Amino acid sequence: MIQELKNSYGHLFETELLEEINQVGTFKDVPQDFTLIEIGEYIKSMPLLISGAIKVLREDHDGDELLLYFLERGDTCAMTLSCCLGQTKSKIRAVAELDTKLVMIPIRKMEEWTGKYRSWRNFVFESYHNRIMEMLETIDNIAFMKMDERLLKYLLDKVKITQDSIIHTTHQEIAYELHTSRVVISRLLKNLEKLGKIKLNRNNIVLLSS
Amino acid sequence: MIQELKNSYGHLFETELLEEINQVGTFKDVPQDFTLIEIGEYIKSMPLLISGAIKVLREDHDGDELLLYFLERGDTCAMTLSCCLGQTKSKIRAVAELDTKLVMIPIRKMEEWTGKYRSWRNFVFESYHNRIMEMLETIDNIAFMKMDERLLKYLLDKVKITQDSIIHTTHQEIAYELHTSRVVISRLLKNLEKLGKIKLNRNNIVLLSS
DNA sequence: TTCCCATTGTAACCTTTGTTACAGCATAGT
DNA sequence: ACTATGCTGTAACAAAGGTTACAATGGGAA
Repeated sequence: MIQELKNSYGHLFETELLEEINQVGTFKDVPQDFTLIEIGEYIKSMPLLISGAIKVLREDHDGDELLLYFLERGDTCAMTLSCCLGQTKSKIRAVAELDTKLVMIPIRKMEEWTGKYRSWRNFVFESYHNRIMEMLETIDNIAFMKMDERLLKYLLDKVKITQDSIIHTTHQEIAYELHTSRVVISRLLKNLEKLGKIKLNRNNIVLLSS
Repeated sequence: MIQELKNSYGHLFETELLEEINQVGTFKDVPQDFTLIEIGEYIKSMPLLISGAIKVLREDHDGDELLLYFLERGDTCAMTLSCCLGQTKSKIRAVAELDTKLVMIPIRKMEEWTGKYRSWRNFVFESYHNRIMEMLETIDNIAFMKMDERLLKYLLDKVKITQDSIIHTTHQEIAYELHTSRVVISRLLKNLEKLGKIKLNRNNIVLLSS
């Protein structure tokens, strides 16, 4: 039994299920910025996150992106789940935000376990619940907040996910994920700096705790 | 056995489950504009739609609204499901868009059936799937589309749901649901009329098929 | 060192959306 | 018929966000 699996999922699943996961699952290490799932791909297995973080992105018809949410340890991709069951193509892109460890579970097993293990069922329901709540929050952000507020929230989220108050990214990168233009981001970041909330450097932004 | 139940769910559930639903469910008729679920309420039962339509709305801290999606025959409210399992307060408002018939299922039964009936489990998963797809579409609308496109889509959706090419509503009403102001809606509607897509009247808008 | 290129800063301008104000009109109730 | 009220149309203006253009800078590659 891989210890990390136990650490992340031991409190959720009974030993028998953990053993099964250990046996049928494929353990994977993916580096930062690795694309795990691409839009339009068929999905043949479902990921359980052990460590690291994954960002989930939506794309419009022009190829412009929008960050939906992050997944962390103990999470799974409900969108994938959903696509597996429906046998449809992925509607999202999933990219490693950090170096990430995960176990891939074949679809077949997933369905089997749904009937067999109560804890698995609960996990799946809880995952759906969490993802729906995240999507509601995303909708709140884009529908109710202005770009400067969204930007600040984005920076706070990044710091939380990476556990690092220095955000290693470019203005262009941020613009993609918030679905706006680089100039707008530069303008708003400059304002945030004037307000003393951040310090701007080349290729990184420092979030000031004040 | 209530015939309408069989019509709407007969192809999904086995006879035994239908019988159970028929016995423990409470059948309800609600008139148009009736509020079924209010934000912050605890939820004690789960609705299955038999006929009519329900609109699901999100609200921000200022009380401003945003339409998320519609539910129709054969749908259930995944948000409710989610709240039931998590024992949390409702994050959304549900309002009858038309006169609507539904069956209310007690939470207790819901959980029992999840273990007992495969068809119920599949229904629940499918409902989550559908709702996630609807929310993705909502995100696309607000993130990627301009207000005039969103407005046109809104009108098309209304016509589809109500099966009536005359939309009985006011500009103010539309403004609430799209989270903008009445003046903006009046302006954009006037443009759509100039483009020959609609005909504006007092208290109603006619969608022209052309 | 020198050059190149990605990144950032900034100005000027445009479009879209939001706000305020007010007039005209239809309809229901008196 | 008269009035109050809600609905719609429109103008004028403000604010937010998007676009284009270009300069400055820093760091890596040759």
